[in-house]
Amino acid sequence: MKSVYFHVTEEDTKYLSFLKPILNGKCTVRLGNTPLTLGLELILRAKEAGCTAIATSCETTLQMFLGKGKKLDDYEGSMIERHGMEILFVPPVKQLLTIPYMRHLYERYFDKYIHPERWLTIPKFEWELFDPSQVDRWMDILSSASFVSCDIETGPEGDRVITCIGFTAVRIDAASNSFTVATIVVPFTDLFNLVFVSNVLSLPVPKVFQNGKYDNAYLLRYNMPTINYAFDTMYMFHCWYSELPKTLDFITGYLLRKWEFWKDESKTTDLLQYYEYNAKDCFTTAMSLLAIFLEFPDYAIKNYLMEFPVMFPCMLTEATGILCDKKAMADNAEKMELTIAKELHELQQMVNAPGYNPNSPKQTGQLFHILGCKDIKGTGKIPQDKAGARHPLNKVIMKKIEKIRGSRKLASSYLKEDVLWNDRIYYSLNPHGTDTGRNASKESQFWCGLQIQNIPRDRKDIQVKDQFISYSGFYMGEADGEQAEARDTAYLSGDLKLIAAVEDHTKDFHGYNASSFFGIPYDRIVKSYALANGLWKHDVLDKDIRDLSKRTNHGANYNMGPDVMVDTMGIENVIRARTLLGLPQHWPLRKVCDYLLTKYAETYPVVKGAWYDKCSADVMGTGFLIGPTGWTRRCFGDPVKIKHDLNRYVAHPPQSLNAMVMNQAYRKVFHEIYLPNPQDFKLGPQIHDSIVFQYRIGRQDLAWKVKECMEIPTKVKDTFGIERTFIVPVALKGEHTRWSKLVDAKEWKQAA
DNA sequence: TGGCTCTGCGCC
DNA sequence: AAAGGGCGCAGAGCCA
Repeated sequence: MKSVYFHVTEEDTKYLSFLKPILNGKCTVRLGNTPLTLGLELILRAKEAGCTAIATSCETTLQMFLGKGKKLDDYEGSMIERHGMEILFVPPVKQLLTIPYMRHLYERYFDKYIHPERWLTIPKFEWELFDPSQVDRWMDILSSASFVSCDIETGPEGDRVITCIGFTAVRIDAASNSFTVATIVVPFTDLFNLVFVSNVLSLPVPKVFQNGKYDNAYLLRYNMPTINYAFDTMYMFHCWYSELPKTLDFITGYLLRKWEFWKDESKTTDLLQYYEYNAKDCFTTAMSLLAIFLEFPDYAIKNYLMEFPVMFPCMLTEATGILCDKKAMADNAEKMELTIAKELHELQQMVNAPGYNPNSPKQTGQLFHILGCKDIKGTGKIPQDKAGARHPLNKVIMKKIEKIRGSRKLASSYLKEDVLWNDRIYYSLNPHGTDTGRNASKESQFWCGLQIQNIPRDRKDIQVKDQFISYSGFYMGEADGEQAEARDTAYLSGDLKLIAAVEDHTKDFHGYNASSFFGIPYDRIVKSYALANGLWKHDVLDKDIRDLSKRTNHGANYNMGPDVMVDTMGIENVIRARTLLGLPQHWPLRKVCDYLLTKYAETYPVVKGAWYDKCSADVMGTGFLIGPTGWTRRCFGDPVKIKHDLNRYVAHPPQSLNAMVMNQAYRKVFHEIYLPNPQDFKLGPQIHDSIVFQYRIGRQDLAWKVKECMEIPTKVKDTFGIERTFIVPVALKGEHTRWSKLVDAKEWKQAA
């Protein structure tokens, strides 16, 4: 059995009991935690203790070998060799307690010593700088490779240029069960070089990138599309372990036995080192892909076939962006500036502090203190609600703070002209962004634009979506799945009452809920009547109680506790609910919310009963949650012991199922509408339940087709094994040039 | 000055 | 003691 000297920190010693179940019987561990002065000391101690390998979770020790400023969390999983001894860097032992997947990582990292033979043996890292006289030799190497990994480096932010690209050619020889590797870096300094790069990318050889949507966005600017971009290590790793990090350095530490963190080398000013850094990125991407091939489980392949193709419509829509009405933006900005100036002045006078900044948590905390609310922690919306409830004067102040913060948030996040490029708002959409398979969004890779999934929805005083307009000759459209997650929850759980509620077209879902939860006749909450065309219209009579049931439904769905519900509803709303429902006036607010949640549980008993139990049992029993589409999440958390883990695992199935169906829809819209009609259709972002798009004026048919593409029949087996097929209905809007002004399709005039 | 963490808050 | 899911970004404040 391998004998490992494990050097830990003083802090780590408190958590050593967590190590035992992980390493017992697999390797002999000799522990040490006395401080060192020299790296060599560690080697000697290890040898004295009869160990043949070293592991350490100590950052100071790391720095002793690799220099000041080096960070342990960068080097986790890295292995170096000194004086003939291997040294492995592992995360702080405490994280076995605080990070759900850490046990898995510890097992993985120590396996580098326990079963070294199981790990991919990688060749020595070598690379060449592009030399025009070697073009033919390199074209031979690259074109005969089994796959080529590619990675670009980009210049300073605003330039939006590529500085160089690296290629690693891997040729697998199945007969001898071996492979050869060759890496080249091509600087983007000469047209000749660019032609070579373009030729390489045009080769039919499969390409692999690490998050290649970024690289390809830049390559497309140079008119260098990649042919056969088939693999992506970031997507593959996400499909394998959606809960784990997926940066290249992490993946490398996870997959390659002996490799040293190199990501800090990108900051070099030495050009040759810079190219070498690029070469390392390529080399590690290629080696990581090989390592993934060795272990990639069937479920991950299945996930990859669902997830990776979504990258292509995302790449298209990222390059399209949305046109911005600069005047509308400037008007909105001015409106906010005026509000801020006025409110800030009044607030500062009110609290008699001319320099007071309500956005400062520190200063606002001091204000809370002065107002006699020193027991309230935080200064956000919920703490403000609490402080405001204590005194009418507090409330006036809190309202002002809230208003200023809200206006500033809008102004600073969404109303700045400098996010524009080509008068457009660009964004990026990342299919590998979340644990559930939903897309995440952030600003464009071209250092501009916005996160597109959190644009404020229109309010009475301001409409940010006024700024988003269609291209000349086009209308905007948006198609939105209706109560998608509620439907998914209904069919996944198999709660018959919930299924009936979401499927009853003759009633408004939240109105129906309000009636069931609170025992109020439905027709006192919503008036529903049939239209001539067989559709139903629902006029809300009692908005308050309907909103209440919306909150209850939403909170209860995610396993919210009564205290948090008081916070999110707000004190006033809970008091109103107490009155509205005729509950005893002496009931504390917590009890009111408890009552609301109980009503949900009584109305839909399967959801919080058998369904939650099944989610939990699946995770405990198999470590997997498998959705109806086959999408599989490897789960490292413990839903029995840790409530947060239970919450995320019961939230996963509906959120994930919805994401999967929406991703299928996005792909369908791309293939069936955009590709045949590129002149008449523009693909916009997918925003969780909805798809935004533009269609040429007069092509209403294309807008209707989006709705069709999204209404995908989904077959679901419920908690009890009963199978049903259902469709999430899609509401269509369009026929306007402004995102804020889209018209419900039910009100469209028929196209001529 | 730049880099980092924390707090707060926008959306579904 | 208390425990709502999933994201990303701006500003404040602190440190080097």
